[in-house]
Amino acid sequence: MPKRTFNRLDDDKKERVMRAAIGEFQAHGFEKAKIEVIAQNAGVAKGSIYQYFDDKKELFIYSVTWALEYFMKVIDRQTPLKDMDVYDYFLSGSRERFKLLKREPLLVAFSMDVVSGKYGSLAKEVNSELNRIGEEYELKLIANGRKRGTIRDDLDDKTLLLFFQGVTEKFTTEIMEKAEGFKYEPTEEQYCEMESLMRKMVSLLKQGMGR
Amino acid sequence: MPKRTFNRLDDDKKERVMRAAIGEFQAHGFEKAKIEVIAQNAGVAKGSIYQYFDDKKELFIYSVTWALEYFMKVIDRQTPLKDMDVYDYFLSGSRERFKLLKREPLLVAFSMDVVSGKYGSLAKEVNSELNRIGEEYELKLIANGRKRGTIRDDLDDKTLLLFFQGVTEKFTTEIMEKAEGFKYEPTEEQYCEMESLMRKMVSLLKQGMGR
DNA sequence: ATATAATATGACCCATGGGTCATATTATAT
DNA sequence: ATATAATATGACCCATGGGTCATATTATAT
Repeated sequence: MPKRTFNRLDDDKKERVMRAAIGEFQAHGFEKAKIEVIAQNAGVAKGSIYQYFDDKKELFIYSVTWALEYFMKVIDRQTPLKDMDVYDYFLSGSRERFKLLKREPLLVAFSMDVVSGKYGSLAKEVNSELNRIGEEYELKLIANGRKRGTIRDDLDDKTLLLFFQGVTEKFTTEIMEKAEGFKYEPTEEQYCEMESLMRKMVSLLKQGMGR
Repeated sequence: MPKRTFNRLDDDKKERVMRAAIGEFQAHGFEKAKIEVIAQNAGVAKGSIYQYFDDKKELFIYSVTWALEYFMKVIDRQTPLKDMDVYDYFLSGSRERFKLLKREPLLVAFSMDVVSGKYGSLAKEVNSELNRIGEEYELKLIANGRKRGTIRDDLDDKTLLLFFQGVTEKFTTEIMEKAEGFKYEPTEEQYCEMESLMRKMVSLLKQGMGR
């Protein structure tokens, strides 16, 4: 957690510092990220960073937390329909992520790196907590589908979850990679391509998991 | 590429150096890996490392190449049956990887990290080359299945490939994570669990991709 | 207006570890 | 046996960048 001094800063300055930090970590990774550069990009002196955080590691961990909280706020806004099925969850989740990607490419890219384990043990705690939450939710969706009879019942939930996660993660990575090429406003055509790929993936998921 | 001096070393010493390097990079990542530690573990002086390689980066890149070539040798030994289908490819590939994991946990772990992009841009070239080769082969398998009529023909190859890769990669990661717990000799039970999960994944793949 | 507390600043300190180099050791040639 | 070339060694150099601290500036209280 940051020091008291940081919390007393006005929101604008806090945000400048966090975005500078996230940008630097995202671009160069934890080790190569320079506090001096973060300070410059935030428009503060290097010494100030150490008035806000104990050390580089704390700044990094708070960067992860900050990005996460940002998403929490955004995602909370669109209440997920209860009793959605896994496929709609995948579709709406992907569309949301895509919209966010356009608005906040840096935060999305950073979060993806965190989730993908690029920062190794540094983000472990936040990371496994996130996975736990996601898994719990997805398992619930699977259980629902099973009850409703839309999901095959010859396979256990853990296996279905793994399958579902594998497909969705690969799809997300693919979209992210394509998005790098968009820089940063995707054309209508690119948007359609994404939609199309998404539907095809759902078809594969449905046929694979369904009965 | 290493310097002439390194190539003239006897095979044993070469291997000691490479394994020490791979162990250190695997354990701590590129930045935190210490040349001094690599030298110690290889049983040579730090200065010697610089008689063999220009710098740390070159040592790293050669470590990747070395691990890769090791696998090439092993994999070449079991000639892949021509005209295999994607499912058999997945099954035999997974079993091979599992056997290797027991014999060479370090090399497998290191290679997985390389492939998963943990070293970022450092291993980019080798990495994308590897992906290209894998993709090419898998696309061929998919095309075969399509001809043979075992694969649905309402979806394009690229989509099927993405689906296949997503599932197989997730499965591989899962097995690797479990294997960490094996340390290092899996019990018969654990082996069966892996076999079972593998078959279930194939079932999902088949039902998803089949017609 | 003045005192006091909080914050900002950037010159500076210093541990770290990549890389060098003079010298010792060993291998090879004649 | 002796000269020469190749290799090994580890003390040393030094750039880098995380973190500190004395001082300046600014905010808050009375």
